[in-house]
Amino acid sequence: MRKRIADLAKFISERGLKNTRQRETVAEVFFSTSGHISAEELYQKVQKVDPGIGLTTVYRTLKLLTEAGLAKERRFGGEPQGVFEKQDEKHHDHLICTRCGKIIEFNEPALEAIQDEVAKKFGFVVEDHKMELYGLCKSCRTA
Amino acid sequence: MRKRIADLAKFISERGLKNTRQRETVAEVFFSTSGHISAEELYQKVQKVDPGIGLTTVYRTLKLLTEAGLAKERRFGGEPQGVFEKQDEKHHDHLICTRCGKIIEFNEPALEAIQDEVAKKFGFVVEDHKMELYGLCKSCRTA
DNA sequence: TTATCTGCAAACCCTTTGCATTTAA
DNA sequence: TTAAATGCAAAGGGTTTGCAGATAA
Repeated sequence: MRKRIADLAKFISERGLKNTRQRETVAEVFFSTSGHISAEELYQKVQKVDPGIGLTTVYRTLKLLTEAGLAKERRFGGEPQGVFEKQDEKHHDHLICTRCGKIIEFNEPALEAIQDEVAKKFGFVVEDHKMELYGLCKSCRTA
Repeated sequence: MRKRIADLAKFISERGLKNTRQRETVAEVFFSTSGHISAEELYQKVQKVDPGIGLTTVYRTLKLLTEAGLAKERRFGGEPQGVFEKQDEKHHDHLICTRCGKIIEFNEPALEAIQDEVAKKFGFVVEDHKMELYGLCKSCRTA
């Protein structure tokens, strides 16, 4: 978290941008959440810290964070609304409950091996991958 | 294709819906295409067969096909636009070129095995999965 | 006959943009 | 001082909905 704020500050100064109060607040709130968050949800949280900050600024800051490699946008299922997650060193994938919407992150090294194999077959060089498993989570199954 | 049209007809009559000329045209054009197609693209193709059909009807028919289990909506990357693909018996995943946008479908049985393993770990029962590999395709790498 | 479908236009949702003002550097 | 950032409102893109007329059953 401390490191991420520093990374952002670096990114900002390197580009001749400005380190504003709003930017910092949005970034701090974003980094302090775990999992996935939509722009609207982040906006709600940010409002509690500083009610003057606009939704537009939240969008713009998320875009900035994405460009800085500190956030990543995702879209699950057919949802029109994008969600953002912190971009961390270790790659992970997602288990998504189709009933309650719960999302669990997991990491499975065996997947990395398979992806390289498949890619080779088609002459691709893989930069990234995404795997999503859809199903019923424990509590939804027993409920 | 013939079978899909029949499946749709069955779905329609079972629900007391009507088998209209527009519905049939949209479905036929959709089933005759391969890979992924957006509502707008499908609309363009449908126009050539019957210029009177509206975009709205294309959307509604795609929704109907999805409900009937004959189509599936997807969103690649952070794209706001959804695309539809035929829902076929054999599952497949996607290789997506980040430069030219080309999408290759592939099938890798080893993935099915891994997903079950992961799901078990978290008490999930998997119904479906989605794997997307992002990278550079052959021609984009050499270009 | 009558409930469903259609096409149009308008509404909708999420996101981005234009602009006048404010602010960091 | 001045280029960048802000917040608002308005525009944008993709999709859905309300409605009056058309149509399958």
